[in-house]
Amino acid sequence: MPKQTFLNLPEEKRAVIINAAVDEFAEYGLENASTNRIVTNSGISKGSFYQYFKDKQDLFMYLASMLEREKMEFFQGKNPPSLNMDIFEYYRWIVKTGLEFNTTNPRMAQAVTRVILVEGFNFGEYVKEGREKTKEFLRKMIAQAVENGEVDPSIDVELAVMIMDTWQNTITTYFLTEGMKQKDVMAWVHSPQTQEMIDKLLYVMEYGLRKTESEFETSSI
Amino acid sequence: MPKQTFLNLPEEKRAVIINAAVDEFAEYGLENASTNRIVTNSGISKGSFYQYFKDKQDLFMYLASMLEREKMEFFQGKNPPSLNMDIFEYYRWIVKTGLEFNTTNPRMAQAVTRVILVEGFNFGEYVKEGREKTKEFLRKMIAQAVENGEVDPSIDVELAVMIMDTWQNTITTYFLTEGMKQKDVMAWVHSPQTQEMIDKLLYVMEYGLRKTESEFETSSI
DNA sequence: TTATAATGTGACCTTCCGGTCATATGACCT
DNA sequence: AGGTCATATGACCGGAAGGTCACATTATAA
Repeated sequence: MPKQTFLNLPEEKRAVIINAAVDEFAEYGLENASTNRIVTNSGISKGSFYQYFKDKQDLFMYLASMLEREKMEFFQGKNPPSLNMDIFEYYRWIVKTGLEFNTTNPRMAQAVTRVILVEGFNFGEYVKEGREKTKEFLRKMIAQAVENGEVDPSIDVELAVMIMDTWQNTITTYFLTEGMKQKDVMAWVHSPQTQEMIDKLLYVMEYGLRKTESEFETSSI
Repeated sequence: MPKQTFLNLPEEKRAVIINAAVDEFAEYGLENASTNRIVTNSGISKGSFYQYFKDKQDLFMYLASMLEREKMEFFQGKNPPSLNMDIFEYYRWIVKTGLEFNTTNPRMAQAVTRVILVEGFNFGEYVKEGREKTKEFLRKMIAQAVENGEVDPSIDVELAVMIMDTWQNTITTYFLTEGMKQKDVMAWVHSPQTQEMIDKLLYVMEYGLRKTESEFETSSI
């Protein structure tokens, strides 16, 4: 986390630094990001940078925590959508709301997501914890769904977690790379075509998961 | 592609270089791979390296082409499994045979796959062509399946391609990372538990894709 | 005004990178 | 033997990286 010196800075100056960092991480990831370029592009000196942050990973962690906090606030502002949703409606709502959040600050979401999902294996406990938290959340959600009879009890919970996690990541990265090419990301994400595509993807997943394993054994076309 | 000087080398020496390169790429990817480390670990001098290859990308392309050739030979040696398979049986066979091939040289498969799937966006036409070829193959396979009545005609072909492609990549990377932790990769991949897991994953996909879109609209639990 | 503390600065350090090249080595031919 | 030519070598180059530090500047307090 950044040192006090950074937090004492006027907001405007902080924003300039953050923007430069976001651009750098979005373009080069964490490992290949250059502190030299960040200081040049934000108009501060090298020495100042190291008075604000321990190193570039420290800066990245700060970005990630900012995004996480904003995301939580965003989700809290959207709650609750409906009380009697089944697991798949709920999951679809999470995925879509997550996408919507990403459009509010796509560059930053792109930077953080890129590092976590693509370079993720290398960077310590923070990332692992976050991914494990997501999976734990899915696990509980699925267990609840089994209890409610929305999903066949014979389903392999870990498998369902893997599937949901994979699609969440696939959709997120797809929209972050594809969305950046659009003139108006927000409009593009909210367009009927885009929404329909997400629906279709998740429907395919949903129908696969609803099916019982016993049906797998006996069915044939 | 490597220069003649490399091809003139005794096989043993070539193997040492290839092994060092595979280790390097598997560990660091292409962008962060170090030619210095490669030459040190293979016991040749820097100058020799540049007499064998144009640069490290040249070396990587050689590895990739080796793997591609071996893979094609492997698949040809396994054909044909059955004549009257439907699309999903066929796809499952492809995925499983691909995994089996990867266990024959996991380190190399890991190195190449890592670069192509993870760093892939940056590296030129070769990678893009390969991925496009895979998708084109899936596209034709799905079109054929629609014609045969194995998949609902109202399905979105591009969507089905994306789904199949995603799962192929997910399964491949999962098994390359998870498999490397095992004592005996081959045994692990062939174990009933592992095979069952792949089956379940692909069954979920299969049942999602079989379902017609019209059924999506009307059904509810 | 002067003393003290906090912040800003960029030249400089080491390390590693990809890549070059003059030179050394040795196999093969006449 | 001498001569030729492919191959092998590692010191060396320019550049960029992350990181440090003595010093300059500015803000605060007395």
